[in-house]
Amino acid sequence: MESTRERPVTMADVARAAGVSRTTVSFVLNDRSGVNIPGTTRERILHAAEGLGYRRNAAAQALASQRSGLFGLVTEIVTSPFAADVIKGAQWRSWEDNRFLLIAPSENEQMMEAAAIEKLLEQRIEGLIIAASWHQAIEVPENAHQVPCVLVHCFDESGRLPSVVPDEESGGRAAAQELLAYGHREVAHITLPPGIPAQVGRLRGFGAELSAADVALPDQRIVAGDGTAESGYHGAAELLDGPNPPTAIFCGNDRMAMGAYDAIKERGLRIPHEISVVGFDDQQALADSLRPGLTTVALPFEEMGAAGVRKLTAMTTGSRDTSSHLALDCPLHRRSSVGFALR
Amino acid sequence: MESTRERPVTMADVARAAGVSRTTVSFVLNDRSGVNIPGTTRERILHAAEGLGYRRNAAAQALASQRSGLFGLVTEIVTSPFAADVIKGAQWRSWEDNRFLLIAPSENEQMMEAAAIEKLLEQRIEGLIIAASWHQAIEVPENAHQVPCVLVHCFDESGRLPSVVPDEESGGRAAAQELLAYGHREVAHITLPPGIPAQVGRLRGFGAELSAADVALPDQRIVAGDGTAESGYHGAAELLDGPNPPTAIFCGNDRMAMGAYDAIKERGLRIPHEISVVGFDDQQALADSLRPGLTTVALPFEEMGAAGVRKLTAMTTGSRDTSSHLALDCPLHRRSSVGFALR
DNA sequence: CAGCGTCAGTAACACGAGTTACTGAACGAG
DNA sequence: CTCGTTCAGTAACTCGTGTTACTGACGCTG
Repeated sequence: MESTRERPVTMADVARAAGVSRTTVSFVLNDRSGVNIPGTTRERILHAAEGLGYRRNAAAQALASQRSGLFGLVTEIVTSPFAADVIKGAQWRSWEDNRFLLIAPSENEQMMEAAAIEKLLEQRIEGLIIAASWHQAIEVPENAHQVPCVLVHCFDESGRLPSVVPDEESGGRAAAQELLAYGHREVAHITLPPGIPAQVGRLRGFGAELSAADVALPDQRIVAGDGTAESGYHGAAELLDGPNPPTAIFCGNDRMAMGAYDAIKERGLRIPHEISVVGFDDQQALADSLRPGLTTVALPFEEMGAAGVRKLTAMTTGSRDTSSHLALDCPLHRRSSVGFALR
Repeated sequence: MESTRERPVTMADVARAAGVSRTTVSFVLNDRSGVNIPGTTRERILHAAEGLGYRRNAAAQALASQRSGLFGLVTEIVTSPFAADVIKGAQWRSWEDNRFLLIAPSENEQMMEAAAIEKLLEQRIEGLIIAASWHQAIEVPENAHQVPCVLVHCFDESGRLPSVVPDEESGGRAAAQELLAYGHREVAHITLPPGIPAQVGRLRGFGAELSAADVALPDQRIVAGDGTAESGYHGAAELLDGPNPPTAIFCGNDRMAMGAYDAIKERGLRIPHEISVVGFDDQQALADSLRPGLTTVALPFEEMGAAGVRKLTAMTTGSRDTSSHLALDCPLHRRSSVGFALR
């Protein structure tokens, strides 16, 4: 039914209606300090704009001012269950900062990622966030450097780019504190693949807190896992069948905790009455559905997304921020897999 | 360290490097049919562009072509657990269509929503998706009409705007089919608030499928709930304590199913051995963590998001699409709360 | 060889705003 | 009365690309 899609109202229209020049309209609408426009004229212009239903054209503004008001976020949207939370946090923060967030998927092919960034650069984003699905060192695509860039849930080896990561150590400590609070002194750990930040940090924090309480964590109590449920199963089996089974197991992630549950139940032990389990990641779908519910340490995805944007904003507004590497706390989420130690 | 942020490469630069006019560059890069440029020139230009690292300026392009390549999505990002999936679907689809999706939060204050749309309009979005957190008729803000608009998980009373909603009836049917397949003939239903589309559709589908199998659903077997776990508890209690308890209960949503679980367990009945339960919504956190896992009907959020974008694309490219109201199937997600009927 | 058509490409304007450098009027001081 | 200063506002350029209307050269035909 719409025959003539009417031309949108421009500043020129407003100027005409208010009987001033377009420049003046621009000054008034941008509230430019240093230019004095008397209240009456100002009112007249604002009124005219209101009346005509004037709406700024962001594209024109971006072109003229050389600032798009856009941030970019590259992440694995589809495959990663975590991405949604990062997006949520970043999206919200951007909106609050009066900017839009452009999201581009990088289903983890290096080329694809560069292409995604390329498209974002075409949009003249003022800042870029690269978010990974697991805490790791990443190879930052060349073109990412053409704009202020923050890494979320990852970092670059060189340490040149600012990053926001989870404080894995704090998570490890939280796990230890919980177990200690329940009187456990015979504790064990099933690891992630060696060397990755998640493993190194989690274990360091866990170990440190135990040491502080004079609880030993001998090598026999640390068994190697690889992050899969299968490896969690075998790791737990090894611990339980050994000469000196622990009263609590801290698993490097929730999936391994799930495997551990199976090994534990197979042996007729009850969680948390006879043995306690703590996981890591707080994957809703897992932690909630396990029986009993898995007490686990959460990765602060939403906060990381928001912090990434905050950092970008700081960088683009030129405020010198010293803390270029940010590590956010990993809080414990209590469910029902930790009980009092029997021994 | 970056002293002089070098001016980005423009078409003019490419033109100069290739020894042609800017117009020609534009023609080549846009691959304009109807203009003939010999291969050699074309090569020369492309090579120059590549060499200089030319990158289109989206803002300038949008301004000149009057097309932004942007779609807008208004939804409750923060509060609604469903929004993430809609975003995921819409985001992915947009990317595939070579567009960007701008997301704006509407934490459900009518004014806020209009303001959000206003910001999107400033960006000259070519289409708008409004997504609701529950299936309902909504009051579409005035300004939404200034651009092609699709409603997702909601609709407007007048029916003027195209919409994508879940086919609640199909979900109701799926629930009934599952129960019938397990031999149930004494079934009951706990309702959502009367009149809302979710209730009307789900019950209609459920009832229709039962009728087709000559199974009655008398009024005493339909008890009123309001969507809360509390009401599910009371509803189930009423059914179980009645003169003629059912062998299966179809709950209007997962939260009520959760309440029903409690009432059932209180009475010493076992799910699914003595009584079966089917929910609706497939809220991961609930359905998974209930014991036993809740068999429930899923709302296809991701698909709705994608379908919304597809419809927008169709509308903006001017292809007349007849089906202006789309209803997507609600598939059953089997877990462990349905068993064979004893009677 | 005049006339016409195609080829290859260009000049010039548009898009809607931001921004700088300027102008005409009014006012006050000397 | 003149000069300088503020006030209020404008002309004109810029941003980078899309698009239309045009041009000059060349080849072919009758």
